[in-house]
Amino acid sequence: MTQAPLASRPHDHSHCVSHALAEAESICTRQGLRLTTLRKRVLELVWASHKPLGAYDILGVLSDEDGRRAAPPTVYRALDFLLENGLVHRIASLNAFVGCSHPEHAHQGQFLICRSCNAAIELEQATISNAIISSAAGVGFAVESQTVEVVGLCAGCQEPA
Amino acid sequence: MTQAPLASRPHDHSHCVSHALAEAESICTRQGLRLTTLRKRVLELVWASHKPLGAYDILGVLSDEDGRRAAPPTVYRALDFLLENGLVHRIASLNAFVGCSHPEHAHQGQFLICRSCNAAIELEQATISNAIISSAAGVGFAVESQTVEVVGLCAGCQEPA
DNA sequence: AGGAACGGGTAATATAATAACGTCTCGTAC
DNA sequence: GTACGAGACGTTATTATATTACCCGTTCCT
Repeated sequence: MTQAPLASRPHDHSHCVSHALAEAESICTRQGLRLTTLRKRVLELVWASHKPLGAYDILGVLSDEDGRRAAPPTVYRALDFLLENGLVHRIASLNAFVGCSHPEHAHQGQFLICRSCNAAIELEQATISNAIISSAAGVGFAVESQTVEVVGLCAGCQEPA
Repeated sequence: MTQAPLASRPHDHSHCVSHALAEAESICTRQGLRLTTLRKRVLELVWASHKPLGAYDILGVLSDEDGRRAAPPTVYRALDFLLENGLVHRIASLNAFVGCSHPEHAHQGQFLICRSCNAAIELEQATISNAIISSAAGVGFAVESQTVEVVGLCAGCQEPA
């Protein structure tokens, strides 16, 4: 078996965060996009762990750290920007958001979500998407976007208690 | 190409409904489950088309036909029953529910959702779920449940306007 | 008949997302 | 340097989706 992904192993997570932020800066600069303070902060919060984070969780943190009460549109607009530019993914089955591991190229992730530690592991397996595309083609359906969200136990959480 | 599925072609839909209801009756009888009037009515509404239906849409219809105002728990309880017993599926990306085409055996569907006509076509392709299971196994992840929801254009809706 | 389990009504609340509108800021043309 | 226009963000309100808690009546089992 290949090694378990970072998200399901202990690791120096500050590297993930700083790497993600640096990548985001570089992508935005290259594309003439404005990674404002707010957007950067939201991205940072989403990356605070590998667990998908709800919009209202983000809202809560922002409200706490400003004295003033952040409102939903503030967060949703930042998330929309990050989604549009491939910096985060939305997990439909959880109504939550997670940092994109490979923002440098456009893609839709496939997600393995651990029901024990809640970490979301992002995959990008052609075998999966090809199986979907060809099954769909078999009934004359033209695929435009795929949502693949899998729940189970990650490598770390399967260990005997 | 094999023939496009029923859901994306014109057909006598009353057959779908009556077949689904008959199947449901038979399954519930066999398993000692109570397919009450309410549950049956909700199932019928979900099957009213091949388009996934929101809980509050169902609620609206129930409210109209009773004079009195149905409340959310009424609908959600019926839906929970139908979900638990495999008679409907929930489409997470739409917050909506659709009748299960193959309730006779336990399974999780894979769905092709047409963005033009909104029909949801249920697949049950081993190639897809095996691709998921083996990709997951490759990173040590043990799959328990899968959500596969694909958006695109069904055969009928691809025809030249 | 007694009582547990289940189905369902009702009110309130929680959670997620969007609409509509105003103001400020930044980059650019002039 | 100033005026303009687009984009970013604040603010209030509203809509959409889902759950909690509590109660009552029926069914079914003994």
